[in-house]
Amino acid sequence: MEKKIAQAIQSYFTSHYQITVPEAQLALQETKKEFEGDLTFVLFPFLKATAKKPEDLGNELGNYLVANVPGISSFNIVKGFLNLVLANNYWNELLKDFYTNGIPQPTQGQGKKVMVEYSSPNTNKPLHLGHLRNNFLGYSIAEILKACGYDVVKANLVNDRGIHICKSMIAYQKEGKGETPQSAGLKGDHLVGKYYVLFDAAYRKEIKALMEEGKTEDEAKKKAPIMLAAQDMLLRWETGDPETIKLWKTMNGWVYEGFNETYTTIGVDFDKMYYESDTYLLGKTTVEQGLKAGVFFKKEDGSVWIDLTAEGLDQKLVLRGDGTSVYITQDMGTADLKYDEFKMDRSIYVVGNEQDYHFVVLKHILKKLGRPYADGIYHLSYGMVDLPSGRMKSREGTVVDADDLVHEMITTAEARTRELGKIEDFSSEEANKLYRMLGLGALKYFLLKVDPKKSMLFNPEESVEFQGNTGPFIQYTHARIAAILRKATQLKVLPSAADIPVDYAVHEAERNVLTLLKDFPVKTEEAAETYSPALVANYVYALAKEFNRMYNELPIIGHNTATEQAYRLILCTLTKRTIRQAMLFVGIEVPEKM
RNA sequence: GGCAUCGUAGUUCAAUGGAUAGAAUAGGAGUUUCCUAAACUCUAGAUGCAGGUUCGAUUCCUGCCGGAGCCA
Repeated sequence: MEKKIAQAIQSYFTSHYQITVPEAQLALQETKKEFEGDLTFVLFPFLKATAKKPEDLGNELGNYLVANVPGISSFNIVKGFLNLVLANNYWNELLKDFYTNGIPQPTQGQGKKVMVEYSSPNTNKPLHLGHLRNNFLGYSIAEILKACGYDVVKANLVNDRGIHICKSMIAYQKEGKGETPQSAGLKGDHLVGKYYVLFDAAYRKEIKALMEEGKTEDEAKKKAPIMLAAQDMLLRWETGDPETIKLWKTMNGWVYEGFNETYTTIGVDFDKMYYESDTYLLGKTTVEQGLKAGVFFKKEDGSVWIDLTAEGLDQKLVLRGDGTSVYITQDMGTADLKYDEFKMDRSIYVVGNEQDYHFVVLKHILKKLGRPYADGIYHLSYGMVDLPSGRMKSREGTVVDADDLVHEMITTAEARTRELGKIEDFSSEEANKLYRMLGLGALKYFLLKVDPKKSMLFNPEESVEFQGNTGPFIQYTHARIAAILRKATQLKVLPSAADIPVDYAVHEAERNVLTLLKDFPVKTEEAAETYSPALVANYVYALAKEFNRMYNELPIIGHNTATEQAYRLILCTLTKRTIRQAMLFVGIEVPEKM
């Protein structure tokens, strides 16, 4: 419809004023609620070229559109805004079409492959709130892209080696006494995290002691015996020392068990796992290629650099003088590895905004190296989750643990549900499933409704809401609709499209819901293009809100005509379906009853 | 110091350069013999400061102030 109108406006300007208006300038917007109409065209930009007053131009154009575009019944002009009113038959045909054929889905991704890399944890400590934002974002964007027709590969690059892992290992060797997750009664990732903390405590104690002996802080940090032991262990790991490798495998095994449990609980998964222990040596041959091609240059000390000053950046190290890798060396290698296997058109890295600079550099390098996939790289850079006191700091014990938080959310959901006492007929299994659904729904919605690019605040003192603009509000609306449809089934009054006459006088509340349903594919497409699940989250909230308004204002079953009843039941079905779909895009399940 | 980023009701979040800046929550007042009150209705409350571009700026540009970040 919007397209038809835009085309009509375009041809009007061409034929009456000999002006060619680019399509981009012909965007119609939805009419604000306080004005009469459905679609609005802004006249201001065209006043100069036509030498008309807004009133006159609006009248001419309005009359032309009413006469030439079927489906527009009338118009009005407020200041420079031309508001178009769509006819009942337009709305009714739309409803019937949606009901028989479904609401269309975007298709821009058909035939294209995209990789979404997300999660990418370190195996030295458990996941925290920031990781949850990452995981939910990655999973959600993958779902949204799938819905647009993309072939999506979800990847996870696990940082399973390096000095941080050795720290946990050293502390375990010193103080572990053969402890296991079973003997300690701890999830594996938490057990390993415990030793990481122990390392840090011992390390700081040693630094303090050395400083009291008169060493500077820098010296003390370098000379602390426990740190030297960790560095030594890293070397032994690299040479493949059997004992070290054995311990490493054991402890990483514990961590993976713990992570998998968390992943299962929060409902995320991966198609392809990468491990840094396999990939950390990659990229060195790329450096050689780059040197030959003149993309990189070598300094006297043998270190290899790229000069990006022409791009407004600076010089960046890509290989150390002793021939060891830096992060970006590995990333170059891994990028090749991924592309060789999947040949994807686009590659999305879900990584925090602290690495913005890193990814700008990586993309520049890959472009200069002439990699065919370089343009398809996109860094989905998201903001940190901050606490009222500022950034989460493990050292200060202010890290919000992912498992703890998820558990707390589920417990809260249970308490709230029991208070309301609406599910007495549920088995305990069904009830537990619902608590998980609601607790995770609240948490995921809380994290995803915010624009990913922005940093956001989490206050541990206040629990995540279950009322208002929240996941459970939307889940509730779904359950409410399900209840209505159950009743309709019982009464055998389920409608068919044939029950709706094309001239049915659409009620305003009905039209508002239908307008939002019509927006679903548009919003999905926009969310995919801007990599923002927040658009879907805010959309589905608006839909639920609008449905509840209608529910409150208009009776659905009974107390109305058969046509009204059929019309509203169809709206119920469509709304329920759309809520479910949209919520799945943000990784949230919805209940039939709550 | 350089680079990039953010600043909107008490608080947490919205707003392709468009109309009277939307929600939620906290505050105040209401709605249940009828489809789920985790809902609905009403009320009060905000664009850091100073310029500029524009018919029109929360949005674009410049400077300042303030917060968190990356690079040395």
